[in-house]
Amino acid sequence: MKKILSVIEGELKQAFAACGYEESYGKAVLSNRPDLCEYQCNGAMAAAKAYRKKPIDIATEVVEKLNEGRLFSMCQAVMPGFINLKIDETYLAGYMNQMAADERLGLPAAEKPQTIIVDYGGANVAKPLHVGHLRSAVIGESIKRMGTAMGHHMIGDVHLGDFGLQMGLIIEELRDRKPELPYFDPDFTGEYPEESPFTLSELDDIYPTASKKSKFNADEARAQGMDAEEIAKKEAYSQEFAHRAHLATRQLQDGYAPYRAIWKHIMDLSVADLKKNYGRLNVFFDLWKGESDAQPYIPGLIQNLIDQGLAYESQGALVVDIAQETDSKELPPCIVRKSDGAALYATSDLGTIIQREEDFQPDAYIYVADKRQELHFTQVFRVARKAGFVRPEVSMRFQGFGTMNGKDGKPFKTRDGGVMRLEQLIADIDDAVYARIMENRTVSAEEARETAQIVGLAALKYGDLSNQAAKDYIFDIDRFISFEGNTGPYILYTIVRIKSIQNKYREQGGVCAPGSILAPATEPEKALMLKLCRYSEVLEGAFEELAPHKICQYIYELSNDFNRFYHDTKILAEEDKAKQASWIGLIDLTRQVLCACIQVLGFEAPERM
RNA sequence: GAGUCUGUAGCUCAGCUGGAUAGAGCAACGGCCUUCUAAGCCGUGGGUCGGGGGUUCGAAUCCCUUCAGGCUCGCCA
Repeated sequence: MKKILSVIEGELKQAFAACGYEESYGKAVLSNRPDLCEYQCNGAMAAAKAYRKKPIDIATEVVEKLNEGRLFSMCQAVMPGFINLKIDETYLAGYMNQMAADERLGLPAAEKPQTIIVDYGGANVAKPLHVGHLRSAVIGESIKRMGTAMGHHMIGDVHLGDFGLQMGLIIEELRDRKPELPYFDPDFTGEYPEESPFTLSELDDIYPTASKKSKFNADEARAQGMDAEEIAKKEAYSQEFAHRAHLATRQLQDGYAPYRAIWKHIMDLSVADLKKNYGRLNVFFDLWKGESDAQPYIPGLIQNLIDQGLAYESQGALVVDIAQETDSKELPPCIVRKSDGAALYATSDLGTIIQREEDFQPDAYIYVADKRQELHFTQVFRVARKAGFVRPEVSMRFQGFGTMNGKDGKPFKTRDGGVMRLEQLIADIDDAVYARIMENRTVSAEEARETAQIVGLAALKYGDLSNQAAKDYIFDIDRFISFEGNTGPYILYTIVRIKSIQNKYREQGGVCAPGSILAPATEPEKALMLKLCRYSEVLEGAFEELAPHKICQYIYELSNDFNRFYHDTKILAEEDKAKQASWIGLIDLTRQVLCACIQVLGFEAPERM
């Protein structure tokens, strides 16, 4: 099915061509003066200079070639040279029926489906998810779902931080706690136990303890009045502990069997827990790869870079130049091996790319990470291209996101200034929504709980996604739980209203028949239809720009249009059955479009609220 | 210092590949429930689009400059 914009442009281009003008001037856009028209074309003004004619004359000529009737109920040339268009009501109804009859609601499937890897999430093993992980998960998931909706083969990879210093810290803390374990006996030759020597809740405690140990703050302790001897002792221990942790990390990366065995236990527990938590956010990854998986590729890729003459020694490290003439500033080279011989972030990301090329040969990569990592990804992308790890035609995009700030405009923190766990944030929102439901509705506490989870997730995700990804935004819990205006709950409420009418209609014995939508009789009804028409165009644009907020904007407008129509039209009381069936068909299409959009955004609607 | 992003109503944000009168929501004020969920709808007030130049028939949008803030700038991830 063709986009409504393409249909309009088709007509316009023909008309421009028929008048002897370049057809590219026949570009249609949504009207910015809804009081005058629905769509408009500004091409006549653009063409005026090239053809040395008055814009209004061109517009008038073109309008004469456009025949009113089939597609347009009105086409006018207006000073200084606008072409104003209104869509024919019967045509519009036909378009609605086509959308309703199409499983994809008129969304054209990608002509050449691509395989696209979306790298998002970025969770660290053995560290709890916190609000900083929220945006990556929520935005990345939405981008992945947009691509799926467009007909692409999207592969989401959580890309775990599973091979960093936190592993060494945990190993050393475990040694302090349980030195008797066989992993710490260098003479042990038997098989290491199948089950983990620690539980998930122990693990939850082990990492923070170890992390604290490794960075003892002498100044702070002094300020708190700790005596000098104690401080010296703690500081020495902290340094020794940190040193051990680094060593253990290095040994783990080198494949030291006992630590690999501990690592495996940590992974098993932590990944299961992460899956559960991401699941609560309605975020699902196809791949659970991590830095450790890139490890085997690293020696080869470094050798490759050296052999190609791309990597060279600089200040003891191995680096690759990535500067280009077009750069407005000289970019620093990409370090692929530290002076101590260890690999680092960029190396592991390059290894991951090589692995992905082997496994999937993707047509495109999309990385969703904090915008502060932009330079890092620029470096990685350039090295990957320069070295030929990816084909030149493969697109590599970085979608950075901004910080989630509190009401004070500073990074979001708990009341006591700590990092808030994602679980806590979700629980807070659920509680607030629950309280609101119990306030003025008479549903069972159990149902209210379930509904609160669904609505809470929508509030949280919509609140995030309705902002431009790249910008910082203010997370104001009070605003989210007020449920008014441009919020997730408002969208859900609209869907619930539609479902409610449909249920009552069915109870009355009504049937929703295909092709029943008639030409709109009122202004709100037509406005609703016109908005529905834009579904494909919006989704396509949002995916192109990796901009979920455009979908939010659209469904907010669609909901407004529906609610206006709702107040204007008494559907169930309508005597004229054909009219009533038409409206039922129209609101069903509205529901389907809204649901398709929130599906892409990554949340769902309840039955009642 | 260099680079980069941001600055739009009291607050939170759209609009930025140039188009007609700069839009929402919140907050304020005033209406609308015996009729499909009032978590809704309708209306009123509220703006030097950070400032200054320029390009253009036309600029919140493009260019230059300036102010304010954020972020980044080879061995953290």
